[in-house]
Amino acid sequence: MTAPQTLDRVVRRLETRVRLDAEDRAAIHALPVNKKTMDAAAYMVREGDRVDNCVLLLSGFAYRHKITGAGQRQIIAIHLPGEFLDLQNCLLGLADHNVQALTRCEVATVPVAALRKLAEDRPRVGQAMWMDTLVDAAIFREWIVNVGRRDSISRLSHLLCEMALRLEEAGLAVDRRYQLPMTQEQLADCTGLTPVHVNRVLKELGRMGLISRDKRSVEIVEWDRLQRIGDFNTRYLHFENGGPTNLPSAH
Amino acid sequence: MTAPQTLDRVVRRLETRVRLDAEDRAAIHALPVNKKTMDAAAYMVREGDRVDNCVLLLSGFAYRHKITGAGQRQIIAIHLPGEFLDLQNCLLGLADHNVQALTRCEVATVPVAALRKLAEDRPRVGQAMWMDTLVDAAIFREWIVNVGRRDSISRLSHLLCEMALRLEEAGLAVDRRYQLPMTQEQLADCTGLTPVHVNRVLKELGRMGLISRDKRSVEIVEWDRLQRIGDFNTRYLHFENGGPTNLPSAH
DNA sequence: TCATTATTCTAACTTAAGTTAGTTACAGAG
DNA sequence: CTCTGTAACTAACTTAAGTTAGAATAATGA
Repeated sequence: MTAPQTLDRVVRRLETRVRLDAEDRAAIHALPVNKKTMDAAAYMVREGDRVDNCVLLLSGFAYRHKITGAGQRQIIAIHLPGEFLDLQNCLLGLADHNVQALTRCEVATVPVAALRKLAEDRPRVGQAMWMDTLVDAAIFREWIVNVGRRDSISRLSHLLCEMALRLEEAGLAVDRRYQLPMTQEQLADCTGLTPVHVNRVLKELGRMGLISRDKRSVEIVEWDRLQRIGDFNTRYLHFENGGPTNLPSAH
Repeated sequence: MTAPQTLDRVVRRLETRVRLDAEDRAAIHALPVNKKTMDAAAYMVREGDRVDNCVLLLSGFAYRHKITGAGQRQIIAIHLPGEFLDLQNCLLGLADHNVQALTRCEVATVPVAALRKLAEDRPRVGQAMWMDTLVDAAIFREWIVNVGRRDSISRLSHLLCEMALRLEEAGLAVDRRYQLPMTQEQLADCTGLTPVHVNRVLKELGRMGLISRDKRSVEIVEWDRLQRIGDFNTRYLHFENGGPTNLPSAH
């Protein structure tokens, strides 16, 4: 039930946003968590559900999405290990979108009531969680721009840049190489394109020598050019410390 | 300096999300506010700015937007009178997008430090502000879907439905009629379309008898059909009370 | 191991929306 | 009342991305 190392991750994550004291940390560690494993493609939350558990992603990837009336899927966010999944949904009652496992995942669930109480008893912790959701929102905003105003090459380049930096920040990538456990269809649903066109663009990015791929592994060969083509600027990711530093001109 | 009626609006808004007690209300009223008027098109915040004042919109409309490297603008949100403008930007330090007046506006600015302190001293108030930003985020998500996966007729219909409900909720529209102080170019920047195409679609919606327009005033003639075409569902707006009730089947 | 199912990749063709280049209609300034 | 600028509107043409359909290549599982 209680899993100290699990919640250490939460403490570390929140501490990057707000300075916490011993009591704050203790209160976090006192949270009742419930660990479990979920298969790839398992739903963690469905649109319309009443959400009374907040999910923390311990390992594996997850994604948020909505399905339109015409049956088209739009992916709204990709989540990496270590991230909170439901701070977005859980305070507002009914979920307005789906959250689904992208790969097999280990998760820890925390009752919403306990989180609300934590936010009330320990306002610093509440503020840190708030900021966490604000960074999510900043990424949503950038995605609106990506999908609304950039062409297909830029959109995909931008997404690949974002994933590179977030994964490096999470310690899951080095030297612009990473595993991206997504199909081309899922990439299409992130970027508002069709799978066929994603394939064309991905090949083109390879042909241009910007990236190199093998199965699900991605290497960004020419970071500077990809960043330029993707119109990518780190600001919206709000890295506290300036972000991953081993990247050339990740300004 | 102190403007009781101004902050009443904040209290009312926050109370729709979380129950506040007398002390909570008093703490809000004690906030140091600074009222001023801004001309249409004036910038409230610019991308890259350090934000140390949070803006509350008292009257008039405002919008958030980003400009791509290629100079294309994408509007990310429209804000109505009574809404907080900078809870998104102000806790994260540097603004990652622009906030601009759409019309002449009256605003009240509050120092971020005072808001942080309020959130810390009065956790319920903090939670209510947090929830306010979560509703913003829910709208961002829906906009990703709108721009990513719906065709031009749906996109504009969806936007017109959203504005109708939010304006009714704010008491600024009745019987599906409202003033929308936006040019077709701005509508294009909301929907990821070109002004030319927005014009075509707007005319088409008129021809189909779904809406009727005159200058900046919009009337939704056939709510049910427009809602269906726009693939519009209220859920993402998270109205606490079920939302404006005088609309037929606004489910 | 073979069969099945997902995923990647391609080509040929179509279309929704963009582009360019205007005209028309207002609204505010002087 | 005319000038000026912005916004609305239109037509003709172009293009980026979608569609359809199928082959090649992994994975997965019985």
